[in-house]
Amino acid sequence: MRDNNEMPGHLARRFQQIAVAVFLAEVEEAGFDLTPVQYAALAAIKTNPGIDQVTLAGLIAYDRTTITGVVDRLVQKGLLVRNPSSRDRRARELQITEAGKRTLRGITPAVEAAQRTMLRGLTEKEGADLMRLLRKAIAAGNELSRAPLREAELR
Amino acid sequence: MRDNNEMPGHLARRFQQIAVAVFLAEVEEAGFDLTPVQYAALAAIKTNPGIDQVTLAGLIAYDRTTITGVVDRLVQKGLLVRNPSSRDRRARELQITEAGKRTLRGITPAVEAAQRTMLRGLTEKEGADLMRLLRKAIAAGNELSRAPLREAELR
DNA sequence: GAATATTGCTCAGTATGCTGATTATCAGTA
DNA sequence: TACTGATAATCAGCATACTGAGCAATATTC
Repeated sequence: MRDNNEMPGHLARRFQQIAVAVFLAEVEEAGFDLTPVQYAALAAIKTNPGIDQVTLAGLIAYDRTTITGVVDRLVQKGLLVRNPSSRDRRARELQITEAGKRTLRGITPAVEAAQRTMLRGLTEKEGADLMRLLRKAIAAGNELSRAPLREAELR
Repeated sequence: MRDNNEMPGHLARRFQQIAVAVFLAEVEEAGFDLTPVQYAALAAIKTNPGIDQVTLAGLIAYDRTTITGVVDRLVQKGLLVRNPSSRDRRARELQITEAGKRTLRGITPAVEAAQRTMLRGLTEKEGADLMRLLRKAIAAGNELSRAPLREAELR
């Protein structure tokens, strides 16, 4: 049997595990209570006001059934509002609130610090290489997961 | 705000997401029903018969509270047995069953295929580079997660 | 325009992964 | 030996992720 350290799947799990722990630690230290997933959703909604949940899920590669709970919790925290769409009564339009914008602004330095901490064992060039290789592997495997990344479409 | 593609945390999540999907697809196609986490636990127990749950968790970097459920499900499937330790009545000794060994043998080609599929967008050298950089980043961040990798100790 | 297919969202169920607490046991020491 | 601290396992609770199903609404096709 191959050693775990030779298994990309194992390494993927470990790196993600560390990345989440680092994110949560930096964010908590900055006085915020937001998960990586919640942060990505909030940032995407700020950039795309009025986006519906399916499009949001595609933008950040979340499963459509996961996004429901994530949005629930962001609404619960008062960082988002979720309103029925006027154009399509099936859809919900997501808008960031003022509190959401304040949270995003305040949390950004901690998020940036977390990204650096995740790569702290690597040189600048190694970090860039790692990201480049991850992007390439992800692009090739995008369609293999149930929640592939999707470009936003104009409506 | 930095683009998601420049965030190691986002890339880590995406790569892990694809890795799990690929693993499950290859394993199901081979006629087995085992998650990546269950596979790693089963393989580690085969290599270390009689291991206790905390040591197992350290070997594969699982949280101690997660391992309980994973072992539960492997026992449920008849691939493991969990017996009280004679040396330490707090601990449980884990042993792989014959069915567990058969499953491991049968599933190995699918697991190997999955590892290749995860890297299918990369050249041989790029895949090796990616694994090397992940190992280095993980080594530097090992202690940052609640479930760091731990060497097994002789008892 | 009616039948059909598709889409947006939600839900129930399952599996990680974590925080923090509890229980039983063990190990070291006063 | 009694006390203290540490340890193995489990539990309750919460947050991703996924499968598969269902409902309501929209889009397509005949």
